Amino acid sequence: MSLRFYDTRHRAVRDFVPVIPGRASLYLCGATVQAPPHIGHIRSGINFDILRRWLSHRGYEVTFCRNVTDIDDKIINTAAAEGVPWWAVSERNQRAFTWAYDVLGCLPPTVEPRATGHVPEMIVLMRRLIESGHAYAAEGDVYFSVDSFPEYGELSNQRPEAMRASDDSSAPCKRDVRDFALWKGAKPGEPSWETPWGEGRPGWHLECSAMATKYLGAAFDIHGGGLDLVFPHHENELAQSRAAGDPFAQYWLHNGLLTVGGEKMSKSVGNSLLIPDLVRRVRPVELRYYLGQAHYRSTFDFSDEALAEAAAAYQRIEGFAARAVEIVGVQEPGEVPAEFAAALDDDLGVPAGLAVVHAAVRDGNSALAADDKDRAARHLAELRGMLGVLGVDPLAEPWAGSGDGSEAREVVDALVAVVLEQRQAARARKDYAAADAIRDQLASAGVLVEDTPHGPRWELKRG
RNA sequence: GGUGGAGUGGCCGAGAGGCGAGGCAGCGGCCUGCAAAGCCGUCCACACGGGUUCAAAUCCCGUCUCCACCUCCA
Repeated sequence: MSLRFYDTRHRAVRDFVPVIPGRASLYLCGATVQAPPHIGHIRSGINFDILRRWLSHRGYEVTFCRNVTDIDDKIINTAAAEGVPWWAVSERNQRAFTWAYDVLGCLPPTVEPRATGHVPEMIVLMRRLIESGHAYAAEGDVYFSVDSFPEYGELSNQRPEAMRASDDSSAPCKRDVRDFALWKGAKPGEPSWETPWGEGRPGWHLECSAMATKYLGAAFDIHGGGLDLVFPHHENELAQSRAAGDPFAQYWLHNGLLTVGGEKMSKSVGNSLLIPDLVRRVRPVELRYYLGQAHYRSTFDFSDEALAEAAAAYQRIEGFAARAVEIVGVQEPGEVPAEFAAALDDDLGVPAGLAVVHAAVRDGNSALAADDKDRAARHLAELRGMLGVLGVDPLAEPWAGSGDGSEAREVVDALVAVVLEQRQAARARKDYAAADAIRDQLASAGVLVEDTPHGPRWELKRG
């Protein structure tokens, strides 16, 4: 079976046929850097990071463009409240996003364009739209004329006349209440850029059309983002680009939202869970495993209990990898099992893929128990292949060594080895009280001892 | 009002006409001096009411509940 995705515009799963054979271009609506990221943003980042990794794994040369919206009302308001320039607010929050993506192992995008760096491209697009009769300037603003584009609503399956009228009372110069701003004329004291239609700043939607086509071409493959962006943001992007004559995105992929107690996590609702708080409770790789384990299109409800369960599940995977390395040595990532590939090909079926991961762990553990080194090594290699696609391979960057970390481990290993020799001696003379006392003392120092057919092994206690 | 989505075992979460996803927790067993880890088994669920079918968690009709978007949002 071929690679296929659920496309929001067609409301169906469609085979993936790239615009340019062998290449895949991916545009993701990234952050509006008005505040630090919460785990909903990062879930989206992880979902599309897995998509990007899978496309690469499938042999596509991936160009991944993830934008940063660095100017909007909230950024301006925050800056005013703090008495700092608008760009200080967006820089600060962009750093927080970058840190969060990094700490959770999301590969950096090929390019990460910022809205305010692309005003010339936006001017060109607006001129094309005005000249073709799809947009008009009015009192310093520039609006897209929804009426001029019959397909408006095709992405979100809405009929414009059935939609609730927005109470955009601040724009009396609009010809139609549904028209949306491509460009907002500057109000006194606001940051602004020069255009043929006056000083102002970008409307939210325009930048994505301008940047996507600049970096990926007039026609590109995949446009992604959260489900809450379908309307109006993506609808408007699609309308303005296609009205201007660009084919634009061929596939629209939207991730489900992350909820807390059944409610959408949102900056405006104020129920945001922030990355720094969570990575104090679990390791980043465990948080990534948790956020990445559900299907990307599912609504996903956060809970501390589920997070702890996911961490336990990941530790089981990690435990096999660690024990296997001790017996058969590090194996390079190998071919992924066919069932895993079939699962990922089918609209990025990560949950089904994880079932294959766990099967490899289970059979790998059996192989270790049976001292079947070849089989164990094979399972370790295929496991690493799968975990690499998911971005949670404990033996690969950035996670390698994150568990017991650093050169101090060698020192501890030598010290523990001395103590374990004494314990083995006690066991040999059947002085189990002494042996258990040693084990208890090591445990209280944070060293957990396990006896295996190959002798005792140890690891650091977590948490 | 319009447009989508969801309700699955103790918990988390897939699937989408037959063949018990997977994980976590629990229980029983094996292994172990004991433990830990691991393995095996067990726990046979699909909101409710009808219908179609040899067969429905899956399709159809109806009902209830919840969520999202239509306003800034990943």
